[in-house]
Amino acid sequence: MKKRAKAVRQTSIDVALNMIELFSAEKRELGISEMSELLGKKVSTLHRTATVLKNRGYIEQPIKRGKYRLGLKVFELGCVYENQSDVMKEAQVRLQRLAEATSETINLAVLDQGMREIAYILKIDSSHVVKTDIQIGTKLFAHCTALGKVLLAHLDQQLFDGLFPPHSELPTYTQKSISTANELRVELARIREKGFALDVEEFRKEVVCIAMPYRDMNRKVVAAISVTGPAYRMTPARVEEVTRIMFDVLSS
Amino acid sequence: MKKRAKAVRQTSIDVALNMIELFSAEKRELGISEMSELLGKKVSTLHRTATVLKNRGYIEQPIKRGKYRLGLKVFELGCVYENQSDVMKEAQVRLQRLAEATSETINLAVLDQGMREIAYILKIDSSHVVKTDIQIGTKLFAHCTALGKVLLAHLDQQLFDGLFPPHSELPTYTQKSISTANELRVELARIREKGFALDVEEFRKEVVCIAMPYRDMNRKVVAAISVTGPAYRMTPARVEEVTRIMFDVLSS
DNA sequence: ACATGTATTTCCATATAGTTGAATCAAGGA
DNA sequence: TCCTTGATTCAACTATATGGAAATACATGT
Repeated sequence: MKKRAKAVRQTSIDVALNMIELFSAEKRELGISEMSELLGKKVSTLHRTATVLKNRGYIEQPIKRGKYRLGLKVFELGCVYENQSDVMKEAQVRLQRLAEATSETINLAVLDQGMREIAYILKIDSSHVVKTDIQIGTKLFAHCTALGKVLLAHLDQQLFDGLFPPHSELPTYTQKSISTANELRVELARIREKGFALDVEEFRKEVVCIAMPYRDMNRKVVAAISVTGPAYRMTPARVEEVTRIMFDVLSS
Repeated sequence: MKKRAKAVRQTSIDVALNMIELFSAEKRELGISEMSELLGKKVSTLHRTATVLKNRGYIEQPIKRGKYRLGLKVFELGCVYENQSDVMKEAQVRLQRLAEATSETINLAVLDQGMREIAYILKIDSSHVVKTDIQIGTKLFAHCTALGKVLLAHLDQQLFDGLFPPHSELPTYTQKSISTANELRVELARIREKGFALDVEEFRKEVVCIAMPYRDMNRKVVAAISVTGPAYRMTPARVEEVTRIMFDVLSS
């Protein structure tokens, strides 16, 4: 095994970004020494880093000498991205129409950097009382969600092979989850043929999801769009109906 | 001239953040050499910085050797902030109620880092065809908006004095804009007394806005909430009515 | 009030990581 | 084809980030 040719060394920028990313949904507040443990850097180093980030509003320190939180700047930048994203702006209309036509939860997702996970970027809540709810910004493994499978199905084949070597195993969530790269390959072929992906309790029990590719003006698949609902409502007949609706809305 | 005592020197982190922040609403795409001019740094330096940011998903380079754009990661982090912000989560309900009761555009804003600007963080669009529209994430000078004036009115007095020295002049936008710190002081006193702020064409002609403080569980003012509409709809009588509605919704 | 423990903050010498200019490479236009 | 523009790579130089240690602040318990 060759030692990685370009041992990705930690730049000070990396440390700063790592620090920002520590503030996941779980950890809202972090102290310097806590970060020191998590990032494996000395306290004094991180203090300086934190000061820079604080001065620029990326993290906040509500009380002096207290713990740190994420800063408003991070949100502002997120908004800039949102306003600049063609996909998000244009897809919004379709989502809205699907929401009205199905009354279920509608989601839009894209492949994340590593290409093995998807990121939810838009959602419209179901009008039903019982509904599925995923927070925007969430990341999930692609292979066990309808959205993810659609996106993988339209990924460059070579890139896909690199990510999912023929005999690799995949993490599972329910009895029905796809567990090997080979199964996945078969499933993706089926999706390309049919034009949509189904997730019947593959990720969460009781949850059914139908997804289709969302294409930009060049017909390139840039995102995936889905209708999600509880299993008891999403009977086979209903699934077929929703699929028809989706074809209608997305091809217009 | 003495060399600045504590010249806030540009750390490499600062450079990276500056780069990210270049992608404002105007500039969606930027090349390395373009950034080089804007940031006053050498091309080769910025290329290295860009590579780090690209590897981490903060910026993207759609085509090899092409220009750069903001990356998805930025959006994801924005979502994390949104999910963590108590203010945003709790205020949402109130906004919704106000939207239903007034049918006008509702906004929530906070003071930004420098405390002289406000940042819009939540909005619900008016159901009317003619409506005012501000994009989330936008930043505006505090002194000429109802939201900003409310926030300044409840700012620590000492901090305020530092930001707006007695005889300083302020940028104006319309004939009715507040143009001096002294005028502002008088206006803020009035706002504290009455409990709400009014902006009648102070920022944009034809636009009227009413704002009130939004308090957390400790009664501390953490944001401001507003109802905005076109001047022709927002007659004095209507303003009074909306104000009453706002008092009702926000004190419950 | 004082002592104790824990966490943040400051300081400084040093090695490291970032900067720079020059050379190289790729793409688009004349 | 050549030429121009802009991205990318490289290696020497030096400014900068690092981590040890000490100082400071705060909370808790005695």
